[in-house]
Amino acid sequence: MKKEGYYSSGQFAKLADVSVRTIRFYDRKDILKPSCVDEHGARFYTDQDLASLQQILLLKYLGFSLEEIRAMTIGGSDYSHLSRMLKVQEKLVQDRIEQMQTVAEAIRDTEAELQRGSVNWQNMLDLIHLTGMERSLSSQYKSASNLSARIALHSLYSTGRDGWFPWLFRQLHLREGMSVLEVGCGDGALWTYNCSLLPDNVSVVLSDISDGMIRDVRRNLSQTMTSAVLSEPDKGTDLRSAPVQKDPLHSSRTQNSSFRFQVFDCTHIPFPDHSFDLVIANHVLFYVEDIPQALREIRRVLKPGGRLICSTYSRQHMHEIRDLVKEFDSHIVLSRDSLYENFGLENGRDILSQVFPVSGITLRRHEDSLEITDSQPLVEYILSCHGNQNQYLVDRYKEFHSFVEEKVKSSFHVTKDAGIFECYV
Amino acid sequence: MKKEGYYSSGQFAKLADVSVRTIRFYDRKDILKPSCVDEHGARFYTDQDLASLQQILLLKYLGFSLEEIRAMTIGGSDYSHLSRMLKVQEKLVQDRIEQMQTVAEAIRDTEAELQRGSVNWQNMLDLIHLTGMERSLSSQYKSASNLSARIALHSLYSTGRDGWFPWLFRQLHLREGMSVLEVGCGDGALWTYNCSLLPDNVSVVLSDISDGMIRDVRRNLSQTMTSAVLSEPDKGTDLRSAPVQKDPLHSSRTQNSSFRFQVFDCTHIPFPDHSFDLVIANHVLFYVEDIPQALREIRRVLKPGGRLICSTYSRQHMHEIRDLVKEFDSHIVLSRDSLYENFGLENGRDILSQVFPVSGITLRRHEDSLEITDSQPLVEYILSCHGNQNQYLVDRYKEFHSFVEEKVKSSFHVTKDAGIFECYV
DNA sequence: TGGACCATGACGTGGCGTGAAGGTGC
DNA sequence: GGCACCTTCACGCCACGTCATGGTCC
Repeated sequence: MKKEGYYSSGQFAKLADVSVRTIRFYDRKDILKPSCVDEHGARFYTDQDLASLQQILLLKYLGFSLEEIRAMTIGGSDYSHLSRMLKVQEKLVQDRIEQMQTVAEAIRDTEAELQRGSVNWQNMLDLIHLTGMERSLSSQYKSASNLSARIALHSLYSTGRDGWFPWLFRQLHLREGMSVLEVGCGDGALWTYNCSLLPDNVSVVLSDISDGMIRDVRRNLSQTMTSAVLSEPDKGTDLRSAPVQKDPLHSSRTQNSSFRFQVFDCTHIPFPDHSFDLVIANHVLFYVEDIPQALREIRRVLKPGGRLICSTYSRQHMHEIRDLVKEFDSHIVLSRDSLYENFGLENGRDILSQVFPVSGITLRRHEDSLEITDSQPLVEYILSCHGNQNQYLVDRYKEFHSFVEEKVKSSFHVTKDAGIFECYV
Repeated sequence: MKKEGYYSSGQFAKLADVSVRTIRFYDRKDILKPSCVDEHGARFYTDQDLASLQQILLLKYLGFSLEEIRAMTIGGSDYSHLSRMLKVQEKLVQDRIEQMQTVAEAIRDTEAELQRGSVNWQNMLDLIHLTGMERSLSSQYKSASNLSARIALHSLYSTGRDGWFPWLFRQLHLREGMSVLEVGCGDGALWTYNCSLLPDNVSVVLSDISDGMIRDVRRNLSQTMTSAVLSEPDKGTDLRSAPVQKDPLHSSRTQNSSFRFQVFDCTHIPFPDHSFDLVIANHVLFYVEDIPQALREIRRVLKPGGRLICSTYSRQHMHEIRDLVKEFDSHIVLSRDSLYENFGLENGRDILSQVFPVSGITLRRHEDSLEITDSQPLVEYILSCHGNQNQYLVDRYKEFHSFVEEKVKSSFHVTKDAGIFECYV
């Protein structure tokens, strides 16, 4: 029983140069289901399945277990999804290459020391530990993949005239010669989106608590800026083994402005008092455990007359999506802790006024909403949330997909309610 | 029962950050035996064992099976051995990094094509196949590791005034403006040893049938020559998937002389007639299946008045080592096929005279011998041979080691009988 | 006498490989 | 009817993890 445009399991396996057994195994383990099965149980696969298989094989190549891969690769395979997945894959491979480069360097160091006389056993131990590390890679993939799913939803269906990052950038009112600190810079999207608008002579310090993020942002910024120069080529400072103590500091220049990258926790900012004209905290304060302490540190490093610009959202923000999944299965919560309760548009002014003079605090909202017309990006957005959705949806994926499809049929409206607080010292 | 200078299995495991179970497992599988076991069966390990464990873990990190690792890591752990192993490890990691870089590039290509419109499924397939490749890595490790064991023996115990490569280089009589081809360049040792002696304006083409070797030689030469510039940075030409057809051609410059690297079989030399003043075939002709065909090709590309310089050895060469292992176990043969029978100092003139005029053929011998005073390098040399020794020695390693030790006690003499034929067209 | 180590041995697990035995289509 | 191709069922292998049970030292 041949089918047009489909591959049989054997053909499919031969194409990808894996065994038929592997293909069947992936079916049984719900890692890669055939697009279609005939009445005798024969499996049939499409080109889309080939793309999924590519993803799976690459993740396997990078050392993930099939169980991890299964959790990672829930989701469709339309063009935009494919493109995003390829981007994430590239990042993963880059990470791995960098890791192996530190291994290579460590080997060279050990060998150099060996030439100079005796064996340095501590060195040898470091080498052993380097090869044993891979732990965090999985979570990094997840967050990268999730972030890109969230960005996709917003960029595809926003009704507002400009997106969050251009809007936010305008609110900064950057001027020549300013010195700026961003805490929780993430992947540095604020700067990659707006780098052409940067005034001269601005010096920016990008910081994040995660060393992986700092690595990413260095890569991203050096790619988007043609004239970028990485001035300190990473010699000897190992980001992994010394996350905070060594304060690994690297920089990158564009025309007259400069970027520096640094790993630290914003409750302990390693800069002297009165260092910055502007501190930015974009969607990050609600993650901080001791918010007042972070605010005090920020005020400390601000020059007199300097400003903090911090963004967050309200309870209304995207509540339609929360309601949607609750309707499908009331057990699901998309976010374990409601971040807007920690620091949201509703209570932000109160929290900020503990540290900043209340008269200097202004709230500005970003006018926007989503009109979603396709189910796939919405489904992926939902799967990318940090809640408990995956455990409930993993077995009912198809059912959930058609549920969402029904909801989205005649466009699905989603409220957006985010904004910034501007706080003068 | 505590021992000075030893680690217990638990301490040892904690040092290396692996489980005790793993340590015990490696003991049972003869992958890493403890240096010492007390009367209750408790295992004790030394710093040397730590070095061995490092090696094992790195190989594991690179994806080798424990069985492969066991075969690879027979051998001691004195300083020189350690140093050589680290060098080989670095090469392995570099290879892997380069492989991952081609994967990253393939991902970028696929994504770029995706942006331009449709999905290129062929591209996707190539990507899948890239991640599935790793096969040859194991054999490469072996050959690299073996080569360095052989070099070590010669460089440690040669009695001659200068080593093979300086001697060979002098025989070349290089002059300004010459154009030279080396077939079977291996890791390019001839040039890394002598690069300071290179006259101006010499153009050298280094070739080998193995793409891996060409990769190595490019690395080695670009490292030893400070002013080296790799002029074509590998863009798009994938050495792996297109070994010969595409003739991947790369070059590297030093002062006024230039090196080019090319993968081909010396029975089909992709150059026009009369291209070179000198062709070098150092210890390589005896591997060629159709030697007359190779010689005809070499003569074809030589200019009128040009020369071939080809080296080999005689039946006497290092025969004491062959005898040594035969005495230990008569089943062992260190070399499956006696290469000097294919093309040696004895029969070389006859073979060459089929293609080159016999009056233009001169034989010159290199005066040298070995006086070996330590057992370890000799044992490693023997283990590195291409014969069947490993299957016989793997279980009797300790016994063999003390056998060799006894032989070497008051120095062990080894005849060296190698040389070159110089052949004018 | 407890607790921190050490040992062996038996069984489990993930990611398949490798038959065995049988059905379907040309 | 032969052959290629598909299916499921069941066992095997590797590189350990995970008990269970017991011994030694302090």
